[in-house]
Parts: sequence; structure tokens; C-alpha cells
Amino acid sequence: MKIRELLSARVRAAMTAAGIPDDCSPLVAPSNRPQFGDYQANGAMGAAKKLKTNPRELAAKIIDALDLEGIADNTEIAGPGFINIHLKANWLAKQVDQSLSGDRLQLAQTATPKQIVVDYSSPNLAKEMHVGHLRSTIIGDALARILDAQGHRVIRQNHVGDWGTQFGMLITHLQDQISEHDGSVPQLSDLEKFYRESKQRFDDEPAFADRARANVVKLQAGDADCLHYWRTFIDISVAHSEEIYRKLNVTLSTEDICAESAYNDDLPQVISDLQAQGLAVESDGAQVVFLEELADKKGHITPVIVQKSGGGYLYATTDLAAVRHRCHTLSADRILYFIDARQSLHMKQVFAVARTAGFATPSCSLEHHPFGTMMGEDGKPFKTRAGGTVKLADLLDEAVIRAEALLESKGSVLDGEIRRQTARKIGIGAVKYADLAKTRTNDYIFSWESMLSFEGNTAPYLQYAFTRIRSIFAKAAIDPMAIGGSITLAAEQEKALALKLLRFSEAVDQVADEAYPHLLCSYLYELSSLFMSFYEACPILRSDIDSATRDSRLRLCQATARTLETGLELLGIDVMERM
RNA sequence: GCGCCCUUAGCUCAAUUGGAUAGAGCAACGCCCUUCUAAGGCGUAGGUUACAGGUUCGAACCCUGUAGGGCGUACCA
Repeated sequence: MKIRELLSARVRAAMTAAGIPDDCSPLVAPSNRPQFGDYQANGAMGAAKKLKTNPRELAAKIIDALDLEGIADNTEIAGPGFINIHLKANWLAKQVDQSLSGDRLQLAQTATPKQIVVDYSSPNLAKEMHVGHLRSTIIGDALARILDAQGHRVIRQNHVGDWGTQFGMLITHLQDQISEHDGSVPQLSDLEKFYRESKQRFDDEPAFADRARANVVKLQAGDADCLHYWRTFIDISVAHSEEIYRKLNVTLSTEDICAESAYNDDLPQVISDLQAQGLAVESDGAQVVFLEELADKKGHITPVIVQKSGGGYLYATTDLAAVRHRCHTLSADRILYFIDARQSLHMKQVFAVARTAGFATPSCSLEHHPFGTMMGEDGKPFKTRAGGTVKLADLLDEAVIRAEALLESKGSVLDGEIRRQTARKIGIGAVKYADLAKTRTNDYIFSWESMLSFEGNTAPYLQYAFTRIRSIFAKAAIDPMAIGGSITLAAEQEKALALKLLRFSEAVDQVADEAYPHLLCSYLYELSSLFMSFYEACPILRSDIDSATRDSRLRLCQATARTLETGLELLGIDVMERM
């Protein structure tokens, strides 16, 4: 049951009856103040302007034709022409009761399942994953889960960087290490350190840099030795990232990896296709594409370079090959890219070339969903005190340690393995939620303090609300699935909670359409907050509470618990029975 | 130079995409545990939405300009 859709349809029908043309939207939205009802329809004012008539009179006509029998108590006109709708408490109660009997809550399956590619995480395999990979990984995973839950066919694509210049450095450094150690392969447990050493030599020793560049060419040409060493790094690195995914509770697996190197054989074809269509031309020795649509006001066109003057390929080339693969082999209807906002121009260029060249099918929606840069607490791009990046593995470990300390300080009833498991769920949940809860497109301040905070709008707050509910059922020894009776909404906290519960699918749909997970976070936080108020105001198991009221409130608790659990699951965050 | 993005309470963030009196959490202050987990609840205080104009019934949001900041801009990814 989607209230907003229902009301929109009813109001729109009334508008038609009032002679208002179809292109005027009813503009039904939740009210932000109780005195203005539960929902308001703001369409009368816009329509009145179009029809050059009095908005309040038009609103009156709409209300006359509006059929909300059994749904709303009264509808009234306010201000310049707002239509305020007060939903009936017993109607709301019935809707929540019905949602409890369904298997999948209010999460409706889409009527039009699509083939959706979600491109996310995509770390560079030459280094360990760092905090900069968090957003893409977590946001992309939330979207993949949500689209999946709606019944779409989701194809996850982890476009890992495994084919660039950095591997020439690593291979060359490794070759030297092996000869220094009489042919034995050194320990590569600290890939990050190994990368730093390689980079240092690459910058300081011209001869080393030349050999590194030569090794990249040999690698991409299929040289057996280079491929062997390369594979060594890739295996270590993939194992590392999968360890991170496991800790993070991210749904990516080995099968979702579709690396840059996988497109190696397609690259010459991409260039020859572009040349055959007259799109790619030679300029300063490189192959570039000039597109009119990428021109600025003065007519200057920034070219898209698809092949270097030395014959090498660039990431634009690989991305073009990937678009072609996704559209033609994977039959994508939508491709969602979760990539840093700094690559906006690059994505725009790739999309433009892909469309012009026919690599993207015309019906396929290419969507770059950018996210902001992580900043330090000084507002400048984030670095550790030593000037390096924070490893994701370290961040996650720290989060779990802090969560354990928190359990300790709160005098948790848990201990042993359960306690460690719970600490993991709390710590990891807090890290993920801190990122998901912020508007995706803005830059954000990284701070241990706020990311590992456990108060206010955080995952632990939502998890705590869940455990409070579980605790009630445990105390009363009641099976949540077998509560009798029906819901009656008497207290204002009960009605507010019920209304919020019924709006779950609105939040999920919005995230699916616009790829802004923070909207679901806000929803879940508000839901939890309303539950906490209800919890304080409405006793359940107290001896003076009659059984009908008790059952009604238990049903509200159960609906809340299920919504929280499902919502958090869509964000990739676990709940627990006790904390 | 050109392009994209940002500026909201002391701090970190929201604001259902143009709706009514801009909301939360930290931090501050005051209450509430012999009662279902106080990681909580209730309340007080905190705002010229960077600035100046404009558009209209109505602007944090749209348009123009200004200031400050970030990022990108021909062979890195």
C-alpha cells in the first residue's frame, strides 16, 4: 500500500472532474505540521494559475469531487489553496494490520523488471583498499540490494583497476627483489609498503621507470613472466578486497569482478570502430574524438583521447569497451556508475562517445551517480597525520574495537563470542551508516569521532530500537509472528508511528529512482525516533494494560521491527536480538 | 581562461525537489530509571539559509551578479 500514490490518484481524478487538464500534477506531499493534516495536495494553486482562476475556489471544486470515503476524516482548504488531508486512524490501523500478514512487508515487486548493471567499488588492485573506496562500495551495494529487492535483475560489476602503469612498477620491483634474494619470492604481506617502495623508485630512478614502462607494454602484450608476476599481485589483492567485503557485509563476490584487463582484447576493436565511423581522428599522434556536444560556449571542444601517441590505451578506451559489453552482451536497460564526482567530465565524455558510436543502445539509461570527496577535519582533502591514506582495514578494526569498548561501558549483558559478533555488527554498521546517511553528492568531513559515533542519527540508534522491541517479546515470551487481535490507534504516538510505517515503500522507491540512500536512512531514523516516543508513552506489558491494547501495541512493535530489519538489510547493516 | 560542484544553528548534517512557522544530532542548560534495555525520552536556548538584486500567491531551492572554497580541463586512473 502506497499512500501517496493512492492519494495522488484520487486527487487527480477529482481534478479531472473539476475540469483541470491532465498536465497539472496533484502535488501530494506529506505535511510537515500536524495541524495541516497528514498529507497535503498543493496542485490547486499551480492549476489555478494556468487556468487564470481563483485557487481557493478551484481547491473547493476539487474537494467536492474528491472521494476519500473511509480513508480520510476531513479535507479542508487552507492558506492560498492547500488541500489538507487527515487520514482516518482506523484506516491506518487496518493498513498496518494488512502489512503484517504479507511476506515482504510493503515492499511491492516492480511491474516492469529491468536488467540493471551496477558498477561500484572498483578499487585499484595495486594498493590496499583505503577509506576513499568506502562510498562507492557501500552506496553501490545498497542500490544493488534495493533494486534486487524490487524484483529487478541486478548485475554487479566490480571494474577493478588491474592493468595500468602501476603494475609495471610492481613487477619491476619484484623482479629486483627476487634477484637480490637469490631467486626466492619475498613476502608480500604488506602490499601497501611494497607499492610505496615501488613508487619511490619509479619517481627517483629513471632507469627503473623505463623498465617499469617497458614491463607494462610486455604485460599487455601477454609476456609470460610479466603475466605470472602480475597474477601474483592480483591474487593477493583480490583476496585482500574480498576480506574487506566480507567484513563490510558487502554482496560483491569474485564472480562480480570484471577487471580492466578483461577488456584488453576489445580495445583495438573499439579504436577501429571509432575510426571506421569517422569519429576517431589523429591529433598530435594520438587518436582522439571531437564531439560537437562537448563544445563550450566559445565552440572549443575538449577532445576525448582514446589512444595515446605511443599506441597505448587509456581508461576512456576501457570504459567504452565496458559500456559496449554491458549494453550488447549483458543487455542492460540501466547502468549505474558509482564513481567520484571528480570524474564527472570523464563520464560525460564516455557516455557521449558511447552513444554516438552506438556502443550504448539508445534505450539504455547511462547514469553517473557521483559522490563527494572525503575531506579532513581541516576541510582539506583527507590525509593521515603522516600524510598517507587511512586503510579501510584499519578503519574497520578501529570501529569494532570502539564498539566493544562501548558494550563494556554500557554494562552489556553479552559476553564471549556473541559479544564479539555484536561488536562487529555495531562497529561496521556505524561506519556504513555514517557514509550512507549523508547526501551523496556533497563533499564530507571524515572524522573518527563522527564516523564511529553511536548517538543520534547512527546505525546503533536504529539497532537499539530493534533490540528494545525484541526485548519486549523475549520478556513476555511471545512469538512475534503469532500475536492476536488487531491494531487500534488511540494515542497520537501510535498514529504517528503507524503512518510512518506505511511510508516505508515511498522511501525505498525514491532511493531506487534517484540513488540517494540517505533518504532511506532519514526514513529509518525518523521511524526509530517515533518508535522511541511511542515506547516511552505507551506501556505494553504493564499489568494495568488490557489485553486488546497490549496486542495492538505488540503488533505495532512487530511491524516496526520488521520494517527496521528490512530497511537496514537493504543498506547492508545487521540487526541483533540484544546489545 | 573555460566548465562542473559547494556555502544552512558554535560543530556535523537534513529539509519529501517551488509549499505554510527551515528540522535533527553533537556541544550547553533543566527534568525523567523500585515500571517492557537511560546507546533512551521530554523540555529550554541557538538562524537575515555567504551577500545583492530578480521571477510569483509563495524561494534555502529557479534566474542574474558578487565574494569565498573545492574539483576538473590532450595523451595517469
